Formats: sequence, structure tokens, C-alpha cells
Amino acid sequence: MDACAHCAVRESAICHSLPEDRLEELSRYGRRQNVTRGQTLLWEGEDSLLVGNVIDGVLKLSASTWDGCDQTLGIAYPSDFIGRPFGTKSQQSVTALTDAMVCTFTRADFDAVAQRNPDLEHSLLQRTLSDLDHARRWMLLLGQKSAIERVASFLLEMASRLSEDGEDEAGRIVFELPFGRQEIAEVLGLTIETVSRQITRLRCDGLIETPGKRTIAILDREELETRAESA
Amino acid sequence: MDACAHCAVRESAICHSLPEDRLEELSRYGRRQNVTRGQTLLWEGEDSLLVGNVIDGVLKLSASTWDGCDQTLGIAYPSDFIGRPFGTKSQQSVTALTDAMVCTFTRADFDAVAQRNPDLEHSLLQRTLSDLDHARRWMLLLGQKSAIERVASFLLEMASRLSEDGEDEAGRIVFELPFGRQEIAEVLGLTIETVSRQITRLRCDGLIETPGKRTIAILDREELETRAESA
DNA sequence: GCGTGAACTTGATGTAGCTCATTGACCGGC
DNA sequence: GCCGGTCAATGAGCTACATCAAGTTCACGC
Repeated sequence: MDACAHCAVRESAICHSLPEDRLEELSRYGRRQNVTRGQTLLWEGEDSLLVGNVIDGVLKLSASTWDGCDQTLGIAYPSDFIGRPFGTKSQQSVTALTDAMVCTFTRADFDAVAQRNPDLEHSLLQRTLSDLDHARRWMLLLGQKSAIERVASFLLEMASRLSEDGEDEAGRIVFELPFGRQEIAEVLGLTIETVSRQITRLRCDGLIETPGKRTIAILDREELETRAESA
Repeated sequence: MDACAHCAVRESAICHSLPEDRLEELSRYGRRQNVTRGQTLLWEGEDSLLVGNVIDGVLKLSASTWDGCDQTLGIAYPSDFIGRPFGTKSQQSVTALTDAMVCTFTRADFDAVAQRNPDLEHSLLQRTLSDLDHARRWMLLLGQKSAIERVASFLLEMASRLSEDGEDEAGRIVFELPFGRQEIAEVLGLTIETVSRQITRLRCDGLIETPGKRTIAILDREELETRAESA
């Protein structure tokens, strides 16, 4: 497959570090795979047989407690890397939040190619370091922030991830969440009711609008940032 | 300095991946540094000028909210790597919990050596991947677990990290925490009072003993594991 | 001995967010 | 059209943890 050459994430996924010939090598092992919304690609605690790149769509990484509460541990967007290379069990499930397309490799294949391509490992290292930074910033949110701060932070992060163009004609930042309320709750370590109440509160205070169930329009970014930081 | 040859973490830090001659190259840039308890090596938000290996002692990674609440994001033990290589600000402070010894490099020096030594990068990648796994498991704790579950999980983790020998003659697992109560609270996202109460509760229930302020003896590991999972 | 200060414990009270229950909006099937 | 299902919003009450306020213990100096 020379699909790589025309891949939507050719320039942004870790593959970008490989020159043409090496890319060709990697591509022999890759497999493009459609995933439908709700489908789980990797299961928590099972051996991580697959790794890969997200090409399109949004997926979540999650883990759950003995009693079934789910916590979302990370969100994977196009060009993000998923799975756990180098011989370890996956500590989290990977589930599609939207219909998605991923480019997968068996872990064994990927490990072998990576060992032969330091540049690929370097890209992966860079990406893993940012993921770690990001996870730790999220720990601060989970450990210290109030419900309203969490929701405000979440909306701001989603805005920066999902609103391709800045603002619409009315100066609003509009975007479609790939999350239902329950899924937001799982990201923030809250309940669905609390999330709903905080969103209502932000709407009543005139900081946001919610034209559709999953559509958010940010009216006052500045104030929302203040709410994300202080009670 | 040929200190590397006799370094306490020669076999376990990321340096282990380097052969003698390459190690010699790296060691030219390294600087052994004593850190006293409470001293901060890297500051949140500042450019991470230093990176390095922990040789001895325990340090914490932490960040704080606008209003001064600290959250501990990770704990670094001997042979762990600290700092943020590859041109980014450090997102967290690194502070010594005990007197410690670290082997530091300027980030620029380290980056350059790493680029020339794929094996070193591979070790660092492996370590970063485990750190990420670990951080995400901690997110589950911060997002979902109750106070008693958090404290029990914490004690178990500390036991596995700090009790070199298994059990003493009485079948207890005894170890000295490098944390005061306030510091435990910062790890768990709780207040000092809540931590204290939960420890008292575990003591009253006969699962642990606290012979000294910072000394913990686990009497019933099994039951403690149960408490760490379920309410 | 006694005083001082830091670290920990304990108790009393408040409250943010959870739980449970209800209602309403939207949507697809028939 | 109506009906059933899903998802979000909202209300009432409860509970776990935070907050505030005393104690208590221990180490250290005099």
C-alpha cells in the first residue's frame, strides 16, 4: 500500500520522521481499519497486541474501577499514537467516541521497525513526553479543581482542539463535541448531573450557548478562562 | 569523571543502555549534585534547563493552582529520570522530599548526546512510557476513588517501593515514608486532616501500625488491598 | 525540670457534589 | 398520528470530605 503517501496524517503522525524508503517498509505492516462509534479497539488489562496511529475521528483511553465507574484517561485525535509498544499489557481501553479510522500494526511488527529506525523512536518519544505532560496537567485538574473549574477547563481545551477556524461572524467560538454528557463526566471525574448543572450555569451566566446537545458556542472566552482557574 | 562506573544506579538508570565508550562521552557532561530536603531543583513554568537521573533519595514532581494548592504529580526514586528533554518548558516543579543526590546535565548537552545515541533514547522512551502508564493509573485514583481507597492504595504503593526486604519476623511489612502528612495529602488530592483520619481508621481496624510519625507497618496486606479497591 | 514550635490527631460544623427520582426534548419506527 | 427509547435538565435530600478550631505528642533548647 502506498496509502501512506496520501495519508491525511502523513505530516503530523510519528511516521513523518521517516524518509520515503523507510516509510515504505513500515507501510507493509500497516493496516487501515475503520472503527465505528462505541467500538473498543483495545481492552484494559489485556495484552496490547495492536498499536497504531489515529487517522480520523476521536477515541478515548479509559480505565474503570472494580465497581464499574469509568475514568477517561486521555483523548486521541488524528495523528495521535495509540497502544503500548514494547512488551507490556495495555493499562487502558481504547474506545471510539466517533466513527474513526486508524492505521494499526501488530505490536511485534511495530517494535521491530522502531528498533531499526531511531528517528521513528525519537518522534514517538517526543509524543510520549507531551502525552505525559498533558496527563499530569489533567491530574492537577482531577486532584484540585472544583466542578465549575473542571467544566470550564474542559470546554476551553475542546475549543482549542476542535474549532478549526477562530470565531464566527458573531465573535463566538463554535464547535461540536464528540462527547455526550456522560462521556464528559467520565473525563472530568464528575457525575452527569453535575456536568449538566455546571453547563447550565455557564449558559445562564452568558458565557456559552448550547445550540444543540453536543454543540457549544463560547461567547466570553476571557471570563471562561477565569472560571477555569478560580472558583 | 569515571564516577559512572561506580554509580549506584549504573545498571538501572537509562545510562545502562550505553556501552563503556559512549558512557564516557555522556559522563563528561554530567554533574553530580547534592540536594537538601525541601530544595527545589526545577520550577513549574520555567524553562527546563536541567535534566538528569536520581542517584539517591526521593523527589516529587508537583504543580499548583492559582490559589496555592499543590498537587503532587509524580514521585522520583533512584534511577528515575527527571526534567523535560527536547525543548519545552517544564510543566512541573521538582522538589527533594529527602536529602538527595542527582546527576544532572544541561538540557542542550543531553539532547545532543541523546540524538547521537539511539539506545539511550530507547531507554528513555521505555521509561517515559511507564511513567505515562503510572500517571494514568493515578488519574483513575484521583478521579474516582474515595479517601480510604486513596490512602490504602498509597500505602501499598509505598510498601512496594520502599520495603526492600519482604516482611519482618512478625510478618509485618515495615517502611519509613519520605512524606509528612501534608505531603501525602498533596499526592492524594485530599486534605491533611482527611489523610490523618483514614490512617487512624486503618490503625483502629488493625490493618496497619504507626510506630513512628513517618513509619508504617502493614499487618494485613490482603485486607488493605481490598480497601484500596472497594469502599 | 519547663517552654516552644512543628507535626499530627480529633472534634464540630458546613457544603460541594453525589444519589435518586422526575420531567422534558428529540428522534425513529410503525 | 402515537409510542418507546435515549439523552439532557432539574429538584430534593444525603453524605463524604473540606474547613475551622482545639487539643495532643514529640523533639529540642535552656
